[in-house]
Amino acid sequence: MRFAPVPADEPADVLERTILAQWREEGLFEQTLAARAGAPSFVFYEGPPTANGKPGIHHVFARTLKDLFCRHRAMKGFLVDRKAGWDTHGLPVEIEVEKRLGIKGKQDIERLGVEEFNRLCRESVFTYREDWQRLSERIAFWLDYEHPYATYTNDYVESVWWALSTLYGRGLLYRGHKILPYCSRCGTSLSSHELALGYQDVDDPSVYVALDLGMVSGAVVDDYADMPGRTARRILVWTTTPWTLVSNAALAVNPELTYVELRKTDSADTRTIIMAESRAKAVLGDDYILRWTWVATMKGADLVGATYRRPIDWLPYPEGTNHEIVVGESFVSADDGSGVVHMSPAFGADDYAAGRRHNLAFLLPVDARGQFPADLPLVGGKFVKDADAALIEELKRRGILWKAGTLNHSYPHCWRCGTPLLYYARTSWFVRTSSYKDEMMARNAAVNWNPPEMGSGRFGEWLENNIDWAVSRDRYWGTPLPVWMCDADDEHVDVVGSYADLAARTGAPLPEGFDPHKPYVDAYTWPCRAPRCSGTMHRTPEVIDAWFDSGSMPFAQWHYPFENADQLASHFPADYIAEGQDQTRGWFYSLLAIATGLGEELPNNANGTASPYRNVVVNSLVMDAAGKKMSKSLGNIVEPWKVIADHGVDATRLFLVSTSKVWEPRSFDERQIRAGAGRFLLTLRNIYSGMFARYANFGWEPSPLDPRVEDRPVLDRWVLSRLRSVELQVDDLLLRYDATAAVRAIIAFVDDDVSNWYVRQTRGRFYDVSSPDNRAAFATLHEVLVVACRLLAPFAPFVTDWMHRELVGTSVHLAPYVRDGRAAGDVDPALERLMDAVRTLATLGRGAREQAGIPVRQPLSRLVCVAPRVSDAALREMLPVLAAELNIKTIELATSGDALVTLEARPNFRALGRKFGKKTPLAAAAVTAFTSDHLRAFESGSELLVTVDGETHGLGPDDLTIVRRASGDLVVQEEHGFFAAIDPSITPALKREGVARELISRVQRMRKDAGLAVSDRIRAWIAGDQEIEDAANEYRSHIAAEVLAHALEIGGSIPPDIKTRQGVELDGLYTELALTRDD
RNA sequence: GGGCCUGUAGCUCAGUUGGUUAGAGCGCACGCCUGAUAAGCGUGAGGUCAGAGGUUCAACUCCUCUCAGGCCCA
Repeated sequence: MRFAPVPADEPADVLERTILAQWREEGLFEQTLAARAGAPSFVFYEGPPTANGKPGIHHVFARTLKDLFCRHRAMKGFLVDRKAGWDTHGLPVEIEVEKRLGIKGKQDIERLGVEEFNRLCRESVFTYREDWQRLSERIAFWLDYEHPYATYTNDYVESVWWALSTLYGRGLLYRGHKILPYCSRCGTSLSSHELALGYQDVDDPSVYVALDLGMVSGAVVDDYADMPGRTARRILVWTTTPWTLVSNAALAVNPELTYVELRKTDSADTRTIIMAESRAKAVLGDDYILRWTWVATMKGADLVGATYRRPIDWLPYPEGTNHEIVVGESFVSADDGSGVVHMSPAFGADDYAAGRRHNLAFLLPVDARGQFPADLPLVGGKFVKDADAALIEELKRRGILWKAGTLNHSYPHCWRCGTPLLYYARTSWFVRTSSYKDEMMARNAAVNWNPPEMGSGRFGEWLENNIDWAVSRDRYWGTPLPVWMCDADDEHVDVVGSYADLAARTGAPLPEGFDPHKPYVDAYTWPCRAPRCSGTMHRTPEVIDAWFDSGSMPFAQWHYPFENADQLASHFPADYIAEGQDQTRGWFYSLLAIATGLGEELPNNANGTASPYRNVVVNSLVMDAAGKKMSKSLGNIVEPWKVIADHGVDATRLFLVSTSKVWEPRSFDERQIRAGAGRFLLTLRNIYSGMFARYANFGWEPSPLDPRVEDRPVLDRWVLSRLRSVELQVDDLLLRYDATAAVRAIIAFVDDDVSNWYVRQTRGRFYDVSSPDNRAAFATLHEVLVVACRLLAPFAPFVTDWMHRELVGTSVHLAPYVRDGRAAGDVDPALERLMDAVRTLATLGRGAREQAGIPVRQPLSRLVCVAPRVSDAALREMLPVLAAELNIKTIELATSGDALVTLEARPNFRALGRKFGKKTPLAAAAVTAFTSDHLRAFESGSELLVTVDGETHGLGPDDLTIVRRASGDLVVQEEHGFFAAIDPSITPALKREGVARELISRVQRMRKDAGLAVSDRIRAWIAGDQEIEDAANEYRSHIAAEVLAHALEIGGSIPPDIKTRQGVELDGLYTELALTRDD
């Protein structure tokens, strides 16, 4: 068999596995790379997954997207060598190991020993690697899994060290503070992940204090005469952590909010109080208007710069800092409190950030156990939370307590020991990203984001508000921070940039099997080289954020700068990356922050607008069938292997990409796979197996005998023009990273143009090798299928490869995506428009038949039609196609002169709007009112005038559209200026022809029921009413040919031994049909 | 609380710079075909374009607010 049919009796899963095995055997991926050796590169970066936990269906989606653009570019002729990678460090790995060991928290780890713990982490990293690799291969995500990078390897870590030391050398790595949730009992800060485990509802103090203002809007506030040392205006401040008032440095208001100043009515105390207007009711009571008098209203911005007196003044402020001022901050809300927030930079993230912005005093009067220093009055040596009561008393004593109550709210506690956490400034290492924020934004602006708003909106906003990147982590399993500090003076710092560098510092070569991880690396020390310093350099204990690892992959995957400078030069920056939108602050950021920080230390990176990636496709989540997020607790996780087994990878990939724009969340509904992608693949297979292969196998194969395209029938030329249009359109869409629109265009073409129109109209030409234009039909459909396979290959890589090999003998993945112009021929837009018109007329004609109740089987004599914007001459050539489709003898094109046609005018609002403005509706009404005669005259050149509001305007052809309508006795359907009108009268001759077709149809059905092969010859009998026999006689040879009858007996009696026989009623007439095989 | 996105037929989605009657597939109903047949095809029903204001001669489209959903960040 020249063209094998697609095996139909086995699930897609089986066929796909067979193809996979073949790919593996042939080394097809390697072949595709070898075929592009020396070609220009298309650089793809694999965002390394953490091989910790099994891949889910959303990974199938993300990996399909990664793969399909790489596949497309490879077929386009680029060299797309893509390295697999694994993210192997970080908290997720540690937690996985903790779980397995049944331990939790840093104390348990220290007890077990860091050496053992990290050994287990290293082992655990690849627990799921096999799962990932197997699934990735199964879904045809082509990557170089033979030479992957892994972030824990010595080479990788050394490159990351190089990056960190380079940043240090550029003054971009520094030690500072970071506010972290901290457990004072366990002596450790917690990750956000741990934080989420320990929220509890508790009662906390809710305290308002009224603080004296010293200066507002540059004017000194009057003293309050009745109370010495106090002023006449106060500002109301709220806090739930009174213990932080000890370290108060500033107040914050929201510049956008409205604040109100009030004085108590009928009170001896004439001092005023300022708070957010919208909080007055909540703070002062619903009826506060009765008891308080309005004094002034102001914006928060008016308060910025005001000075006040702090509540507790035990601690001196450091020199050169700002304190006791009001600052403006957008994070201040009017949802609770007074709209004025107390700032204590050591004890809150917002406070700390504001502190840095405004150079606020930084007071940290709390030790690692969460206690105040012993020498403080009242609270010395107390755990801070236990000091609240005493502090409230003190506030009262000072006359500044406004109100004290309790608030029940959700507050984080240590998930291990239940101690309330403190937000606490911890020493941390930072990359000074804020110093090159503008450059990051400039580079980001050069990135082609899909969707664009992800870059300008979400990511752009994030960059706009960039703060320094805290890269250190108080953990164990990660790239160790290559920073050594002197134990005598922590200003003496060495940052090591390579292993050779480390060896040089210690003065001895590194041992065989050197491991840069904790705890081994911590053992390396050396004498401090600072002048007159006798200290010893010890490594700072932290490891780094695993995002710094993955953000270093462009160079670290090549062990740059220690080797492979040439590889990096040709693989930086990336042309394309694709990840989920949750990576905005993850990988998208770390890549940009590191590449920008390193600047010209990386190749092709000096230009201030070069981004580490040129094109990004952001994909969204995959929801369950009901649109809910998938989660283990809901039990609605979709298992990818099950989906693949049921539907195959081709259908799954097609479904995921085609169902909605890739950055919009999609619901994963298996019924939709079957109904959409599955059905489409079935149609494609039917065209190939059921039509092309089945009949081509009777003797056609590509040869020089096939007629040239220009000599083929119009349908062939049309479908080839459409093919070329779609080919160019899909390629363009993929070049612009719109996978959804691309795949939809292919699906629409195959379903609608090929299956629904071309194949259906052309069927007769396939059946018989000797029929006219038979070769043209096969050559055309062959070309269509070959190109359709190529266009679909990035989306459905399996079945397209199978078919492509049958069609031309080679893998589709080695084929070019777009044919060269000469081989493909040109698009013929006029022809495509024309066929559109014909198809519209066919629809209308069918509608008219439906309306008249006459089946297509019954021939009719006449159809009159109109198709606007198509030349009559061209349309006339297409009429045979239309006539065949509608089974109508003659088709006429109506002209304006026809009595059958009346003309109507439709206003063109766009044109009229420009001319008439507000009077457009009147002009439109006037246009609609033109009579047929007016319009005929207009068509033959005379002027058309409308008078609106006394003004007369001449109309041009653009101002209106003339529509022809049918009138008279015909059955009419019309739409958008097209109409088709059938003459429903059935003459006796037409009736006989209809009967003949009916007889053919019945006999064919009998053949099928009798189990005859399509090529079997028969002997047939027709005997019944005279009218039927007359019709049969008239069309005897036609009937005989259609049903493959050697002999056709009409009339008389049917021999009784003929088994296959049937009585039939046609419109009240009776006949008996019989047939037998006759070879 | 902030940022971004989404809301169009029972379901999944199109809808170009505002401009004639808002489209498609699936599903449904009815029918055709019986040489793609555990296939192929047609016709039809079904929509106050989430809601409320506004701009405009004209709004699914632009603006504001509200509601609902998603993601990220607080």
